Amino acid sequence: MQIAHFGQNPPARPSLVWFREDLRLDDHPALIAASQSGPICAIYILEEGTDLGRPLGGALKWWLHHSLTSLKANLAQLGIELILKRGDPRHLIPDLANKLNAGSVHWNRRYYAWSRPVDAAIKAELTGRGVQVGTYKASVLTEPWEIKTGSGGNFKVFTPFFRAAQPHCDTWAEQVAPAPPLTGLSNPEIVSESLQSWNLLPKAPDWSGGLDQTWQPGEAGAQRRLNAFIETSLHNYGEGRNIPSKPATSFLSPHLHFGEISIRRVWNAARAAMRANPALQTDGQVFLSELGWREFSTQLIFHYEDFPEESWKEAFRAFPWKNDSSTLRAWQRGQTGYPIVDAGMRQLWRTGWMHNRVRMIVASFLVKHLLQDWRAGEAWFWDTLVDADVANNAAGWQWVAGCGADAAPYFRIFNPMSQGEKFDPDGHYVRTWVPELAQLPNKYLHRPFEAPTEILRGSGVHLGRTYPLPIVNHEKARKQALDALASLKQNVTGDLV
DNA sequence: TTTTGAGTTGTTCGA
DNA sequence: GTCGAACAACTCAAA
Repeated sequence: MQIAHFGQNPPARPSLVWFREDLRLDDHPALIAASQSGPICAIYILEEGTDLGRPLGGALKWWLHHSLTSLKANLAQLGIELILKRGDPRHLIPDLANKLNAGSVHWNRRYYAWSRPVDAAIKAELTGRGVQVGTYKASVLTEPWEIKTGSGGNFKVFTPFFRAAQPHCDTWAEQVAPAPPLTGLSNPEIVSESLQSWNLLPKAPDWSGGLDQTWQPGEAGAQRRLNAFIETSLHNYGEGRNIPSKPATSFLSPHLHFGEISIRRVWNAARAAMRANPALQTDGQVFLSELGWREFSTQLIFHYEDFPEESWKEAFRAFPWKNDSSTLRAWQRGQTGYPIVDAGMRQLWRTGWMHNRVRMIVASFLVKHLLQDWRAGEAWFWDTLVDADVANNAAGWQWVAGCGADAAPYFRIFNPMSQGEKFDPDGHYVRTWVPELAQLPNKYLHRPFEAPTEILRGSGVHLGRTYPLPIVNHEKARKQALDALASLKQNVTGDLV
């Protein structure tokens, strides 16, 4: 159709596709739009600048390296080189469009407070030069401005949000589209930097062994995870997802963060399974609502620009958090003396990921038992998680801390012993990640400090030497947190009166 | 406009 | 051992 339209005219000007958090070919709206008017040039920019978002954490860098390797290979198979550049997209994108004589530039939208003005500036610059700009919804099912309450506001409670959003998700997900046929172009003026030169992989020391064993970054790995999840885990997701020793969650979070798989594909896969097998209805709905939380979190950072940096409930902004680097470090390294907490923190350190149930437990422990600022925990997760995502990370931490939207009430303080006994009753999870306790009987596995001396000795455990004594006493810490949070409330009331 | 019901994931205490 | 209530009111969303 394009050929007929252009007739004898010179060939169409090329289009530039700017890859960002959408490192895939499938269901990629920017790529589809670009492919419709001639050859394409694909670029990824490692954005570096004080006003260009947070520097990537170590685990994200590792993932990005492998994900770009995968995307580069997939594009190369189609005869297209992925151009890598480092720097400020406000200069790089117009410059590249200029060199290419591009007729249009396309990208999929992001929703960060820092990225929106950057994108707007680039768009203005390009359109001012007569270059068309196309931006698209690709990383979410609902735009943050799309789901409104009856009175036109944005939702602050998840359940009504998701009730309103779900029909939109269904409709939008039907628009899923495969990769289009593509034509590349070569331009000797445009030279890619080498991925190696970005030094994204850890060197001294190389801590990435556990990550290599756990993950396959890239589009194929994402697809594989999705298929495996739908086939083997969806049918028991509602319960299975709470058992950290079971691989019963989707493991899609890092793939979704980098956009290696389209959220529409994920949504549709669950929907299709639910249609094919009505017995999956309940479990499937639980999974869909987890995807809904992702939409909700994106919506929050869009409407509250300082959400990643400040407690959403203002009463918490004056909270006297403890700033204790030694307990923070014990938490980070999995040396708190509470096995379920330590297991989670060590799984995170080794694999770049932690089971969601355990994320709640360790977060509650840092914020409520240790009374440390949720932002200290958020920062650690940012540096260590392969799925670190500004919106999801901040929303999760604020939810646990009690200062976020629709947050846990302040009196909900996870008991690390009973949580361990409830969700890791056989101790598989703790024994995997805290091997020095492996010989303890189940009865004491989650509370080794209560074990009789002869049991400890028989299990080869010497508290304080082979495994730490608890860094805080649960009952005392709990009371302290309740008092602190209650006083916070009183202060606020006082301010208002 | 006012009213009403609801609100991801918990713990502890006492009957 | 099991169960319901208390925890603290408050904000949100919708009728």
